Amino acid sequence: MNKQPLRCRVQVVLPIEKPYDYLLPYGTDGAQIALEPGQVVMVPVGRRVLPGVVWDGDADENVPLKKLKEIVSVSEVPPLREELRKFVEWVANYTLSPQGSVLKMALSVPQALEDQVGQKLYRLSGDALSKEGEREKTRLTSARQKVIDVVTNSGGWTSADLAREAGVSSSVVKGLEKLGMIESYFEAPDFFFPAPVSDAVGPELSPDQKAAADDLVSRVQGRSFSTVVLDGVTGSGKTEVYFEAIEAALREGRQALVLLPEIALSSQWLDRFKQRFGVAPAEWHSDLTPALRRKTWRAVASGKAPVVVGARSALMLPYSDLGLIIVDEEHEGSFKQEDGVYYHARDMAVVRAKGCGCPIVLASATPALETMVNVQSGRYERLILPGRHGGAGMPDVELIDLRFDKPERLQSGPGWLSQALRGAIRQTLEAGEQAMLFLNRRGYAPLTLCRTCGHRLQCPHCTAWLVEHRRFRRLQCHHCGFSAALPETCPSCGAEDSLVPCGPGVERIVEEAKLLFPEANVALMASDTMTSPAATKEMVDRIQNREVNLLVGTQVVAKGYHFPYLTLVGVVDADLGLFGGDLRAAERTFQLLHQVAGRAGRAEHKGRVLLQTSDPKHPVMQTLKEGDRDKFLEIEAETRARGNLPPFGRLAAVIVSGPDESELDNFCAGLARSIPQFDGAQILGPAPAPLALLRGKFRRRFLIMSKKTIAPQGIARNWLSQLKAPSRIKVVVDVDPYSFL
DNA sequence: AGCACGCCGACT
DNA sequence: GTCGGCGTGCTC
Repeated sequence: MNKQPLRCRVQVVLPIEKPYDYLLPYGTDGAQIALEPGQVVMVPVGRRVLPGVVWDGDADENVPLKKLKEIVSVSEVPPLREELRKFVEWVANYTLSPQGSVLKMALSVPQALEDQVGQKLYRLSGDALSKEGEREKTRLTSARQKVIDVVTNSGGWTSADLAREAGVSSSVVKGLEKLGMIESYFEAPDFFFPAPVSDAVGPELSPDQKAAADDLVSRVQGRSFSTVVLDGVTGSGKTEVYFEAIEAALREGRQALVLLPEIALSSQWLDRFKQRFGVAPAEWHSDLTPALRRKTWRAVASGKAPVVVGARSALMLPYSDLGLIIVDEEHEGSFKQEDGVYYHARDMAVVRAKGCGCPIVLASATPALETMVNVQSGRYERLILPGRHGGAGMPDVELIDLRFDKPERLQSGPGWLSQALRGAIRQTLEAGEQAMLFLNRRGYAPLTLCRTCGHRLQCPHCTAWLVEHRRFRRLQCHHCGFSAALPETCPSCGAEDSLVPCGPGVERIVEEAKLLFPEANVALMASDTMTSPAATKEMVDRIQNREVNLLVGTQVVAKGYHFPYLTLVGVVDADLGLFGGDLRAAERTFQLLHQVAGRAGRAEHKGRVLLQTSDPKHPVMQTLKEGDRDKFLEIEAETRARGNLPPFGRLAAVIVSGPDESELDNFCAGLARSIPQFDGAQILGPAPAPLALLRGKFRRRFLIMSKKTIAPQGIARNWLSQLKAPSRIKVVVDVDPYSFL
């Protein structure tokens, strides 16, 4: 009698809730090959072959045998550890996402799984050091030295890449290979990020920094989970402190992960890392080349990437032995992913640290309210770094009441800079220092309207105004990327010369600044002027070399860059972020303005910050002026507690979208009728989502609000499972929604 | 997410 | 009469 063929569960990388069952592959001897949970396999799905992971638990014997297909191949990459499998399950459960979608983020590199048949790669040869003595004999020309330098920093170069990076011809590479200084290989698994130089001396730490660093080091050595908030103003030296913790993790032989907001992953941060550790860390972000992605993924999985720095998706990588997680700028909203799987990388990082049995550090000058509430409840601990490193005090913050100091009209149109702000800029420029004008709004004008008929230029796919970008002579939608030429006549009434820009964007502030200060060197810094790392670096260099003395920028100027000669910051519209009814509007405005303010000042000169506001009594403005962050958090906490809003209550947004508005409303009405009654929870809606029309799809939103003790996920699951959505209608749940857009 | 199956308009 | 549009539904 034949034995039943053996099956196992495989989670494939499709938006599928649970693993599918497959037959174990047959070896050459005709027997089935046993597999361990975590092994990466290729399996047939439909008529395709996709990556998947052998999952925990037994296959479902009820699935008919004839439905089962055989596993095609088993990848050479190290199996996904139980820690990561459990993490994937946890995230899927928490975010109400299909497990396969979450797994896909962890296997984000299809090429990484292929067996290596790649190109010939070069690295420093293993016995290069022993050949060092021969250096006198062999002529180590400068061209050769350049190649050695490049290859010492990181291995895994193709001949062409290596020659290009070193700026030499490929014959130099060939020559060095012949000499045995570098060697070639084919195996991607051997790719490694060099170990940081652990005896590199960091900067002298202040006693406060030293105490904080010692605390973190002992946590890393303790190899157990704890969450620490590293709380210190800009310039208090948080980075140096957590660098010590990274070094401790390396000494333990474990890996360290640093999560940064995408925008802060600047070359400045990497330069500091290189200075401290002598080598570059492994980087992980959205625009890595596929080849580097593959190499990095494999290096992380096999423990050959000691330090990984990356944006939120770096959290999903298959670390072989994670000993420390740092989340820098932990309050940043960009840690929340809002497409595909809706997750907050900071919160999930805490979960992953728990699973890894390692400490996690949340660093910020303006910790999120959630984070501070967790400190108060004792779930998180806190280390405070007082004062500014290097002696400069926090800048003076003054409020300019726009109701009394109204910006004068310019010849070209309305002005946006008050007398007080103009005077301060003049003073600063005359003193030979730098000033910055901050406005968190790209483009020239956020709204264009027709003087004749009142028509407003709107995006055809979204409920949003088109933003004029004068540099490109175009209109853009900042939500879907729609772009059109600036029309000559009103598209509605046909009137000529009738379209007028309304309100300011940074381009318009540049125009005003040039008009008011013709002698100044004005520069614009916005996300759309910094399209490449090279362009960004050039701009940062120009500012640091003082080729620019009046900088105009959006929020990109607030993050990660240090401009030592900047002594004045003017905020053009401090109230901007407060509109829109967003749950976190006040908190985000406070954080952003606090961070912008922190750009002003240096060791010798106290900085000055001027906030233009129409509501100087607002708690955000008052606490910014007083420099009292904790008072702001107190007021904000009270407001939230009163409304039973996060972090004192819980939220989940249910976003229903579809191309047909009446069908959508119909379905939403059905959902509304079946809203269940709960103690301690309520469901509001349907309301038009803030962008009622986005990318050509209509949107409605329900909001589940629950007491802290009740999980909104369960409520959403029960409620939504009662009613099946028509196929053209999509329902997504955003647990812990961050922005309400 | 793909990819095929399915049921209604313009083509050699 | 078919070729093909993309709406719908499944994938162990």
